[in-house]
Amino acid sequence: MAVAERRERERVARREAILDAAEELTANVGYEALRMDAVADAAELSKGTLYLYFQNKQELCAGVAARLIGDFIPLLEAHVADARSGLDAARRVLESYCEFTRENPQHFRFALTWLSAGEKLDDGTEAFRSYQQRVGEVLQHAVVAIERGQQDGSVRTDIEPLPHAVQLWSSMLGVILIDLNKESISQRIPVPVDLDQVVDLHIDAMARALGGKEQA
Amino acid sequence: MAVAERRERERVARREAILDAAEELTANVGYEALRMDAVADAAELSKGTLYLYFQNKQELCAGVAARLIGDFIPLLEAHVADARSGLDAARRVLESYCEFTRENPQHFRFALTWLSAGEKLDDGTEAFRSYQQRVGEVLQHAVVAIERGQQDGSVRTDIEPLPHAVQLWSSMLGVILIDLNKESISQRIPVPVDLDQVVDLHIDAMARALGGKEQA
DNA sequence: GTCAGGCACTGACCAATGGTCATTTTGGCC
DNA sequence: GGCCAAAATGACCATTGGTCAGTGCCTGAC
Repeated sequence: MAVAERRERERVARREAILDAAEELTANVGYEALRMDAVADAAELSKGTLYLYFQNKQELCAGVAARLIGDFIPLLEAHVADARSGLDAARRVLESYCEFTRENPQHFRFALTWLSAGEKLDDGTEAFRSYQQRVGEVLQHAVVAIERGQQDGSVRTDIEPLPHAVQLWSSMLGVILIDLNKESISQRIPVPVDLDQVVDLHIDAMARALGGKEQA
Repeated sequence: MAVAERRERERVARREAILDAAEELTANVGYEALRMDAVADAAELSKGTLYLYFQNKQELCAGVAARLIGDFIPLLEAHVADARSGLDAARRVLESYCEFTRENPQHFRFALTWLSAGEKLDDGTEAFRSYQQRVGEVLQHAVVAIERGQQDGSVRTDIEPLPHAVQLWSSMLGVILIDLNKESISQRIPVPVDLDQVVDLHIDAMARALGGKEQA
């Protein structure tokens, strides 16, 4: 029986090693340009072996993304812990998520794909379930922040926390999308905008919209 | 010389015919799943011919997107024309864009790809320049709405119109992304949210944040 | 009328790449 | 040493975006 347990440990370790290789490659080239052959080379395995640990490329990417966002959650919690009010906590959730995506831009790309994928996605695999659950946790922090703000008076009391948490998170996605690609977008759009300030403007706007009392 | 002119007309017409075929296919399956062979079949041409009219698949998609957003601009202008105030005009810009993406969800997917593409994109082709210019026009309508609101008192005067127009537009992107995929997302996220109201909540929040005077 | 030149078009072909599976290797157990 | 199951392999396949040498029709000159 001890053999079975060791085998299971080795299996988990190998899976992690594959994810290590994929994560490093992904950080450089992104999920789209990630090549399964390259992952196999980097992990010193044959390509066929990858498919013993992951159903397909999507699930491998989901595994990478799930680990990344899993590492983010403690950071988010630490950053929220110092909040002076519920409204401040909500700000910190948004700021933390933005900082996380700046450090892991490829992860954000994966999130966009995941959100847009519609029915075409192999849900149900372990990696995807893990990813989904962690996204839910992040969202929950926004809900808690709003509820706290309604209790301490920093957030309007005539709104429902959960739908507004989703609104906060959704709108932040769009703003982050612009922020991550601001160099190329500012070249493309025939309008001279400083895209550096968009995130800050948005967080301020959200705070103003949520705020229980008037505030400059 | 008359021959050269007729040839040019025929060339434009054929290009439009290719775009017609691609647009119809795209509406069904999206840009990702669009197959160049299928476009060629639908246009009753060989695949090689497509590449005489478009540099690559990306540019063909950009051509479809540029036509779609070109058709949208008059609708946007009509909808904004009835606005009672600058703030109302800003709302209408957001509402119109949302309605447009609901009718042309695949176009929105293209926009996301375009925004995320970074350097990997063959800019400079005619289709892309046309697309970019029209996106700029839509953005300009948001700028004008904010300026009008600052003059009629419906929008705060301590903000810069252009950066805030970008903030409005960016955040709307994220909200629309969720709205377009709400069915699959609500199944995936381990939280029971009614995603139907997110767009309305967001537009209200934006109006509140922009508003010159306090309003419920 | 006819013939050369050129233009639009063709479709067989190529390269890249995600995924498969028959076969080989490994390692534990008797 | 022999046997078996699990793990791993890598040659192979199917799909698909893109290419290019070749075909044929139209035109304008003579």
